[in-house]
Amino acid sequence: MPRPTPDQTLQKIRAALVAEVAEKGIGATSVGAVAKRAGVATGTIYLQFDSKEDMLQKIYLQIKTEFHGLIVAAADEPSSKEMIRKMWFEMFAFVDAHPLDFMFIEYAGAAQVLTAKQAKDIAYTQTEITAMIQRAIDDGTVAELPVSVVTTLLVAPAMHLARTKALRLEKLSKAQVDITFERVWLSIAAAAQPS
Amino acid sequence: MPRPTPDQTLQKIRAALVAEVAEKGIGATSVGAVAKRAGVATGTIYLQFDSKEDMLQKIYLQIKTEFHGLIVAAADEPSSKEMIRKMWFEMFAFVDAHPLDFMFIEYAGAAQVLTAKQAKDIAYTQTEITAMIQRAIDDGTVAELPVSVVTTLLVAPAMHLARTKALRLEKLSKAQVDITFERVWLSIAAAAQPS
DNA sequence: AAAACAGAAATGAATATTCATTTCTCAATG
DNA sequence: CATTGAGAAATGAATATTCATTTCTGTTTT
Repeated sequence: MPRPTPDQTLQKIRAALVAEVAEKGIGATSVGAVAKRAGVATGTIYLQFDSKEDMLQKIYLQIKTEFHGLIVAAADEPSSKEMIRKMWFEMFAFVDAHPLDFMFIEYAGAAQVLTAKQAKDIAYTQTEITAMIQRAIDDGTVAELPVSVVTTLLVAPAMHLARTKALRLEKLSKAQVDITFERVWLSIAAAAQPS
Repeated sequence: MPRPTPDQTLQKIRAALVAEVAEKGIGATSVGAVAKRAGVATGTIYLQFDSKEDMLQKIYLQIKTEFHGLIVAAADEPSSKEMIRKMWFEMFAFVDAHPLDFMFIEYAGAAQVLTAKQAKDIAYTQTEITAMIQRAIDDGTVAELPVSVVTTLLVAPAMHLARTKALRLEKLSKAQVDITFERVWLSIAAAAQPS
């Protein structure tokens, strides 16, 4: 059996970290357990990362970026309503495909793993999403509300649903997600034009 | 200066724990730091609690119960719409008055400090809120949607706003909260009866 | 006197980190 | 083709830290 490439080793560590955190939470995750789960020696982790903290930060940034990338991919959709719908459903596609990754970024976000500087560096993600919403307001698809209000109305229920889905707290049918989106849409849609 | 009563000591410890966790997160909170912040000796904490875990659990349950108590106080409101509006605004009143307490229950909730049994014991809080929403659906004030959908539409934006408020991420005016509630209401309200 | 507390030090277990050593890969050499 | 020797990767036991918890003593309060 050939020795895995360094990249493969990195992927094994990432998968192990994510699984460990999703299962036990950030606090109960030890470097030793991650190493064992990844099938590598503890020392190997320190070839890839400076410290446990560094490992958490780098992998968090990675996954967060991937997640964000999928969502803003909706930006090229010409119809604003379709764009927003797409943002929503891309998010659920991510949770479906990578529930552990989603749990990981939830936990890591709450545990404040990033430094202040790192947090600043990814603030652009928020900016990009804000711009997408602003576009929908400007073209009259979405009501004339402060962007932050629209963001709250749109993002919060989506994240809430994604969380229950990732935790499998309850069954979450496609129909339920659909109906929730339609209802969210009511809260942000511009009033129908009087004919 | 008279010696503080045991209860006062307990309150100092609680305040220190909450502040420490709100500031640094659960993971970075040490018993020593809590004691120092409370102005008590480390050993004193162990007169009040069995362990660090016990301390986190008891104080979490305390605050969570207080928080919940305020919200369900709205249940005696005869008008269903007023009841739901009151739930919302009681929550913000709590966050205004005790932002650190709010952050604490957020972090502690995410870090799963409770045992499975304890988690079961406070599940009634969710049940009570569900019942209030169900009432509003039954009397035709809120649309005929699954309760879980209404809960998502109602609770998620409120918690999202409360979080930004507690973190002072951005200014959050009364007007902004008001408008958000009105918009949320659009998403859950029953369609106007044709006259 | 009994109980609560401060203050400070000691213990011990958990676990993050280091590093001397081994294993592997592969290209250069004979 | 077989050998060899860097250099990269990986190992895992040893070490260093961190902290929760305990245990003292002396003091204050009721």
